[in-house]
Amino acid sequence: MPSRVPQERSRRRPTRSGVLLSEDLIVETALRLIGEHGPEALSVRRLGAALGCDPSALYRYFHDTDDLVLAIADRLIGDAMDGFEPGGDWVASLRETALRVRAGYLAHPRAAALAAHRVTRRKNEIRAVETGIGLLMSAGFETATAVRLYLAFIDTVLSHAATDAAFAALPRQQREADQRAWRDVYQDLDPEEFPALTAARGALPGMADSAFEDAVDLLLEALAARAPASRRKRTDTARRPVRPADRPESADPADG
Amino acid sequence: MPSRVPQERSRRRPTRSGVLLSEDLIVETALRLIGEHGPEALSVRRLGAALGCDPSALYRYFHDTDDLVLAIADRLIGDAMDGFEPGGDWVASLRETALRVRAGYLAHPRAAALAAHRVTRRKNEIRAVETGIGLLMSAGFETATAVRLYLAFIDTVLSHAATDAAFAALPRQQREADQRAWRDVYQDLDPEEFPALTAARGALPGMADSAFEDAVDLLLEALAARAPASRRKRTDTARRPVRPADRPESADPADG
DNA sequence: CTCTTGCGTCAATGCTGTTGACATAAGGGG
DNA sequence: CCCCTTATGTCAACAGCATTGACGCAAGAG
Repeated sequence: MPSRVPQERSRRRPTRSGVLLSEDLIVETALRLIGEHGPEALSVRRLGAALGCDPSALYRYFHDTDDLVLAIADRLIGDAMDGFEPGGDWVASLRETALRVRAGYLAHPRAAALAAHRVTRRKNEIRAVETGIGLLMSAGFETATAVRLYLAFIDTVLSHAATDAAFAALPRQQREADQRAWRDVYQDLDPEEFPALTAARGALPGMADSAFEDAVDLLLEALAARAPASRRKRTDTARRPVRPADRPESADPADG
Repeated sequence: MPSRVPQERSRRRPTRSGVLLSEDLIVETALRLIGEHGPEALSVRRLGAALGCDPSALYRYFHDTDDLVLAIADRLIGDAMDGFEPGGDWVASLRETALRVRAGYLAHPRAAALAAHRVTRRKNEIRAVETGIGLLMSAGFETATAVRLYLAFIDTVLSHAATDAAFAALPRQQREADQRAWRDVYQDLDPEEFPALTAARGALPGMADSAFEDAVDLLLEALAARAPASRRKRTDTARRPVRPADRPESADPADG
């Protein structure tokens, strides 16, 4: 079977039930399906039924289900970062990125659980990586360092967001049981064996909260401390955080 | 069908091929299967074949496959932290905790990926929390702060480890495609639209690596900077908590 | 020795992703 | 305007998945 996934479609044909398929429509329907009935509700057959087409029609739009999952993941990124413009303060911009990603994941917790750990290699992700690395380069980090630190940053953000989303996707009963555990199970321990827990008894219910913001703030503190350039707000460059030509220091051999 | 999973078995019968089934044997065989033939090799049918019994016999021991996965994960936790003793250097101890957790997860990625976002309130976890909070309190943090910061630390460790495990648990094809993406797709971009990515072109394949150690180190740096007690180096421990900003790769020889 | 019943086995159900063959209509070329 | 190419929706089939009800053997109690 030759290339079932063409890029442009001129000869669009309505399905038996009258629907005009499109990549966007499929992704949106998949998101709705997952949101309503959980990630395990996403199957080619069910998606076909929800769209009103034969399941195999989807293979005209996506190479396989993984391809579809990546499209969903990229859509989440796009929605989360929609309208974001990096400002002059790179720390503040990274912080907003983190908060946006988390909010976007929490808006579709069950889809996020499916998509969180993938590299989508699609346009929305590429744009986000461009912005993030650009921010770190504007902070004065040398390119290779900027790449490594961006990876540490975005992986922390993504994996924390995934954790929060996975928790939010739990059925209410189980979620509340998890929270209660910190009150109940951990409150009645032998002080001899568990001195620290006993001393911290009153603060333990806080373990049920999300550590997302604390973790991000700690990470940004460390990044700011390592940054060559001052973290001071820049007055001039509002839109483009960095251009290859006028980066503060370093001659870059990679630039032809 | 009444309770297919009794706790004690007195009437054990050998399988057609002569094997005496047990919960432990099943868990061990499952781990061996995953280790030898990759994460996707774990299915009820294959496990039955590897054990020399009918697949359905497993349902006498585990309620369903998820139950089996949890049993596997429970063993992982115990194995990972087995023999750990916190030392005098709280930063080094937290660092070792992080590395142990990650190693334990990576040893059996599929089980880890499935169980990572769940909190087992079992003995091993309780001991780990006790140790961790105790370490932060020994650093001079006030108890409530110690609890919050420990949460930020352990959540970062767990969610990063989950990310790494999820990646390792991907089918080989998808895993390699994800890695290739940083080489291929990200190499051929419009320099006008993506200046930072273009400048960082040569360093992008590094995005396929794990950010685990970088993230943990950044977090520990921030914790050390916030610690009330002096973070001056202790004479007895060799491991330095803070690493230089631009180390090439983690080639850390064994401790002692 | 007999009887109960735990437990391994068999067969069947209804999912899943995927694909090769087929039918049909869209839309460009003459 | 009509024909022809071919993109695209449909159908049927395959292999593999988890799960379960019925069945029967044999282990161990009495």
